[in-house]
Amino acid sequence: MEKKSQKHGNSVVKMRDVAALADVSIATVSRYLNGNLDRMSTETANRVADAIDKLNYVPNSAARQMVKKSSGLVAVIAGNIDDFFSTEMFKGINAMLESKGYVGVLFDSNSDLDREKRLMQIVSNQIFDGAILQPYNAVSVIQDTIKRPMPIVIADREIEQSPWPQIVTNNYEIARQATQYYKDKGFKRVIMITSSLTMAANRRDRYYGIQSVINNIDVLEVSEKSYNHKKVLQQLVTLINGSQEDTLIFALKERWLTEFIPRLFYKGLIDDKHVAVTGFSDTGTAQYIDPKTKLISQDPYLIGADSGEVMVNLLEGKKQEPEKIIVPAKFG
Amino acid sequence: MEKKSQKHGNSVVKMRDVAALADVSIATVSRYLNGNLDRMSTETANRVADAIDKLNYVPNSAARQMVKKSSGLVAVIAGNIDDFFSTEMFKGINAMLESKGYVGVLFDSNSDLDREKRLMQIVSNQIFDGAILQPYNAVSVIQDTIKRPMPIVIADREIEQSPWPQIVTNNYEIARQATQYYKDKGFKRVIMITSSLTMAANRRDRYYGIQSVINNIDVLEVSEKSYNHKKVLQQLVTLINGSQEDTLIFALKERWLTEFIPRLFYKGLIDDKHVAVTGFSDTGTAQYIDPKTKLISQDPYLIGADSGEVMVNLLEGKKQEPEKIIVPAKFG
DNA sequence: CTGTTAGCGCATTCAC
DNA sequence: GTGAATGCGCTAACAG
Repeated sequence: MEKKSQKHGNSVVKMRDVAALADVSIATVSRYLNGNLDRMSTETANRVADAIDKLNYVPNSAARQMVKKSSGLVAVIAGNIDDFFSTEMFKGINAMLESKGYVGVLFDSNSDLDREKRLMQIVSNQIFDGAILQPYNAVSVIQDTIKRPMPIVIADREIEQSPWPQIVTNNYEIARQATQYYKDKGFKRVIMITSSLTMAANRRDRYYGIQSVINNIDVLEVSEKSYNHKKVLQQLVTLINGSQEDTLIFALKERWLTEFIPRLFYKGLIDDKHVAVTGFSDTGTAQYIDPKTKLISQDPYLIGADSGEVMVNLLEGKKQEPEKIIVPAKFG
Repeated sequence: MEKKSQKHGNSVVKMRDVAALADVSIATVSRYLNGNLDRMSTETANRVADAIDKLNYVPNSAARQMVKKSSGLVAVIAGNIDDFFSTEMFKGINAMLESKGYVGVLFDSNSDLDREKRLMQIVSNQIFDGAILQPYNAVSVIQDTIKRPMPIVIADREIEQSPWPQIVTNNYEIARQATQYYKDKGFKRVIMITSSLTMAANRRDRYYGIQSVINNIDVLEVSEKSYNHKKVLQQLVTLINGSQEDTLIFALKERWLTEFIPRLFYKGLIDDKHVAVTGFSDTGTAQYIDPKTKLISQDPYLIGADSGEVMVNLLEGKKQEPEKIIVPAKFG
């Protein structure tokens, strides 16, 4: 009485078929599959193995997960997967997770509050064992959205009053440090290039870090999604020429370095004496524009690895304070 | 007899709790959850809704999936999530999937054959309804690895004798076309910069495309994972100066454009008359090095969207030939 | 060492 | 309109 019209995606052969062919009980097959070989004669183990092979049996994970209450899958909701930071962080997360038998899967919130919320909903409705977030939304929103109690780790984007562990960069400190370096060289003014996103914690901290050293800051906001390259370039030139002070161009994001600096450099506007450039650069690509440029590099991979480790601790029930781990960035 | 030490990740409240509170049977709750409201008085529907809300009930997706044999999740195994192409393609996939009620999750094979295989295994052992692959492995490997019958779509990386639908770029044609443009302008020689990966289909097709127009090709292989920037730059300079012919530098990947070209450009080595530059560029960032440069741009988003659409067709049982869809790239 | 059995939480006939 | 009962495929005692 086989249903012929089963939806694509089911293997028809199940444990009892394997058991039958191997002439054992399904319990034995289950044991075999779960690695309890010590409670089994090598001989039967082989028979089971053969049967599995012959029938091309693949376990139904939904059934298994229903009783084990675990899928081994950890959801990662990243801010923007076009961003090297996010993807590199994901690689770090996975390296850690996989060493412990878990697997990370990546979702892309696209830096969109609503979308992030939707994804959190989906994740909390699915069979993920935990979630690592690089969140835009606030604590209260996250709490309201993820109803099912599950381990959560916050990565990169610091949030206030987080009930969950956080792994972040020392944004304030490193921005301060870089700015100080240039101040010591005589720079007295900063043009800060940033995305037009609202004052996310990261951006804010960086801003304050700069400001703690040099107060004279012009902010150039560029819309992440759509902007006129030529126009922004022009604005930048105007800003640069708008003051006699030695000026430091400070990009809060690598993208602005690679997109705007080569032209300025080529035009001779950047000479490292009256106009210098620095910024956050994670890929190292910006370095190739001019090898002499000193940049701030974060360590997204390490941030990911740490997040992964914290998640594993949570999953394995080890004590894990809702602490804040700071992964320092480097300037130089 | 509640187990207190349940692993983190279970919501304790289940359908029968909701049913009890709403004073209905679990069947009714189930119907409510599945949208069968027509078979229910508005009054009871409200009671159920209230109960769900009050108890903060969230359905157990593993249980549901076990009986429905569907999770609504589609796995996407991308070649390298550091690559704009992969991530943009994923965005396209998701746009399509989500419009049909599915959700895509991203895995990163890291351009590693074994890792890709492991991921395919994991995916086929989990509850994904289908898989979209940007594969390195050959058909036979994929078939051996993904044992469970499930819808599969191949994106971007063409494979021979594919039993599955493929969505790819016109690599050969567009490379030919771009080369022709420069040949018409008098260029007689090509320096091709490429990753040192084995002759993947994409790379091969692009190479043949160039070759069909200009036969004099120097290939500069750069290891994707680790290479000495300075040294490669030097090699490039040497190659350029190694011939009197007007030379076209052709980068098969945007990365090589953004990493090496700015320096060459700054050094005055690229003048568009004796030495010109072109290549595959998906992000458009390379454009900013020199606005006059003509580049080849693929449409990863569209490739993704098409892949997503094909996948949905497969999932919904619509007839879908194992055809090859070609999404043309643009030069200019 | 191996088999029997009782759920896991939900969707779905089939009755009423 | 609603409920009772059955089974999805598998794991984990509990026996033997």
